[in-house]
Amino acid sequence: MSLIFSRECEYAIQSVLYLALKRRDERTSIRELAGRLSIPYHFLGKILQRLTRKGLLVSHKGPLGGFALSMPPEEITLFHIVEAIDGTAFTRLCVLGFSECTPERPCSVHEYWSTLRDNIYHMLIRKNIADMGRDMRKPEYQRLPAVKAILSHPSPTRTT
Amino acid sequence: MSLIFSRECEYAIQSVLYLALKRRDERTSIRELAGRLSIPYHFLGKILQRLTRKGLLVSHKGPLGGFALSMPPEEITLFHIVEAIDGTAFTRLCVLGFSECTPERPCSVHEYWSTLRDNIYHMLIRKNIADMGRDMRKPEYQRLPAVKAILSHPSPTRTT
DNA sequence: AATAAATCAGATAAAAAAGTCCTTGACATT
DNA sequence: AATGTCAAGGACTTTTTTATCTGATTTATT
Repeated sequence: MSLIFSRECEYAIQSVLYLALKRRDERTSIRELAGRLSIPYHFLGKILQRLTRKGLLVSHKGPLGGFALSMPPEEITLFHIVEAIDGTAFTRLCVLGFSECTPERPCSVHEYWSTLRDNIYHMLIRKNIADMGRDMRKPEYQRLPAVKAILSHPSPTRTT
Repeated sequence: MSLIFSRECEYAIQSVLYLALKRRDERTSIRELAGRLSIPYHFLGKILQRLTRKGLLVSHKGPLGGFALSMPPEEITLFHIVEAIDGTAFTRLCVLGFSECTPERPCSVHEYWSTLRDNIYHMLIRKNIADMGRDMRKPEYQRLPAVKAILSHPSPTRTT
């Protein structure tokens, strides 16, 4: 079916968002993230690893280890995450798959979509993780299971 | 990487567009379409089959057989094609994959995207194939290989 | 030093998407 | 009636994405 982000990327965004709602110095384990956000444990491990290698997260081994944001959440945009996981091909590729379609020589169909594509792009670079986290604290969202999971972060649940 | 449409759907749109630039009563073979649009022959066969079953195309067997639009291109929208191939899940699913996210209980991130989603949806139902075909006839697009392929439709080339 | 909790790394498996092959039946043309 | 060209349809293969498993390494705690 498709739809803008890969599953991997969705998981990445959800995870970074989760980390953004914690104190910067607090470390969060894969176990906790996977449990809270219902993401497969080992799959998530790889994703966090990638985000770490890309410099978005820092990781610490050993007991009391885990992951944390490598920078203030205000500085992390959705685009950073998407870029790290899915890449930026979507800013270039023709939505209809005409391989010959380039920005210099767009096909007509491409044009219909360029505005939308720009909207998407700007939304990605405009929205930082801190803003998004703030919005998720609004009372009308707190009853949402996944958000509650992010907002309350007590003892981790087991997965695998 | 993802990005809105499946490959299958892209091929479907390209094909319908191609058919829309021909006379209604003209039949086009899989061979011609596959050759012109560089789509794998057998894969395209299946796609055209699906479009036929969904009522967007009519098919005719035997020599002189082939496919044609089942209705005037003015009546076919991008949405019809997307609906037939990829389905309409994208109008409902949360972009970030929060499974608990529904129109009644959107997550905050979902909200950022609802406008875009609407834009996409409206563009899909607004744009009919006849319009798109007309645009592709504009001189500035005619030098584009794929468009040339669609605009000139002489003797078919062989594939597989 | 031993233990346990965590990430790291690589191999494998399962599922989904994309693509291929092959046989059948329709049907114009000869 | 025979032939060749076409779509229909099902089974299969390949590739990509998603997910799992297993073992190693790091490190805080006892």
